[in-house]
Amino acid sequence: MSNEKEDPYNYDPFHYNIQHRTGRPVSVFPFFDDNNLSMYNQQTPLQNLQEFNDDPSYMSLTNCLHGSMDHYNTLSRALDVSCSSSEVISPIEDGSKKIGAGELSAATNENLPSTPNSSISNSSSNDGAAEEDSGKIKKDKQPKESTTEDGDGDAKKLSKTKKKDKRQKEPRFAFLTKSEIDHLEDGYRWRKYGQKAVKNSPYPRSYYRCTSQKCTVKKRVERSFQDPSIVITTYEGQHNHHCPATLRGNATGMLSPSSLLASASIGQSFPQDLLTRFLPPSNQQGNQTSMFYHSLAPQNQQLQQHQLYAPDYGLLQDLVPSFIHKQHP
DNA sequence: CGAGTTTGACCCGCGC
DNA sequence: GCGCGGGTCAAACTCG
Repeated sequence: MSNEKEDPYNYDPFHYNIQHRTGRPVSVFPFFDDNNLSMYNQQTPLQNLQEFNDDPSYMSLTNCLHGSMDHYNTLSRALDVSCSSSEVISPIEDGSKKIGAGELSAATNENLPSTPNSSISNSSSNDGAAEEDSGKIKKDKQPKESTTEDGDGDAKKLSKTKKKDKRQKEPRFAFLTKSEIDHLEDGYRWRKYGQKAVKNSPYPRSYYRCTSQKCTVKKRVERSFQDPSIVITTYEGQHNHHCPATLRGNATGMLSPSSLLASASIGQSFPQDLLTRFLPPSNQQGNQTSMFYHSLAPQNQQLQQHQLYAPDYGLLQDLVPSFIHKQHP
């Protein structure tokens, strides 16, 4: 890979890629090199950054954070969702749209909500969302068991509709990770519940659920067909529990010496620092830090480089670059 | 034996 | 209305 020679954590990622497909601009965050950057330009013409900035439908992260506590909390929850993971993150309101391998630009565009506030307010209750979703899962099963009953048909449709509505309100955050392995350690335990072939991609998409009881967080993992070295991980929902890896110092225990070294070399990792800077004190609860260390130090050492992008909103586009500059001058 | 994975079937939304 | 694609289910299977 062209950038393997570079120190991934000192890599200068300050590229912007503003794309259009549905008429709305999108920012794609630091990609790996110009080749890869152009990769994402192939599907749609590159649009002017100014156009992005001029678009009133967009809210920069800076504005997001400073504009209102709702937005601030959204990001906080967003970060909490991944419990670590990595790089950037941004809420996706439309649960029916997805980050498709090779369809990143499309997904980022389509996921742009017209009213960011709606997703924020709707996901304001972590526990509430979890409870709703646990109920949703039950409903998911019920229809199948009672498909022969006509009377349940409407209820089934209703519940499905409800489920869909709720799913759409789940915040979703996508990560781009340059890695040879698909399923990266992030401190949580996941159970794979499905795998689907992705249209226009030779790489399948895997579906995972958090194995913790009553936790309905899901994630999708797929590989970009345009750059197979990139793994796209999309988190959906919010963990209603602590990271298993952080309990009783397990995070450290799970790390091999080499990975600890990696952590050390990372120093103040971007996401971790991002957390400490962005999250209000109430959200900086222990697990965040260790989880980041964990996620950034995969035991297999195959992880080569984390990258991040905001799949919608254009969030972080203002703040992240300057932030990274500070971390990696 | 329990936890996790695989995989075909099913359901639903959406576009044509 | 129909077909396609995404998302989920669940039985069968694997693994430790």
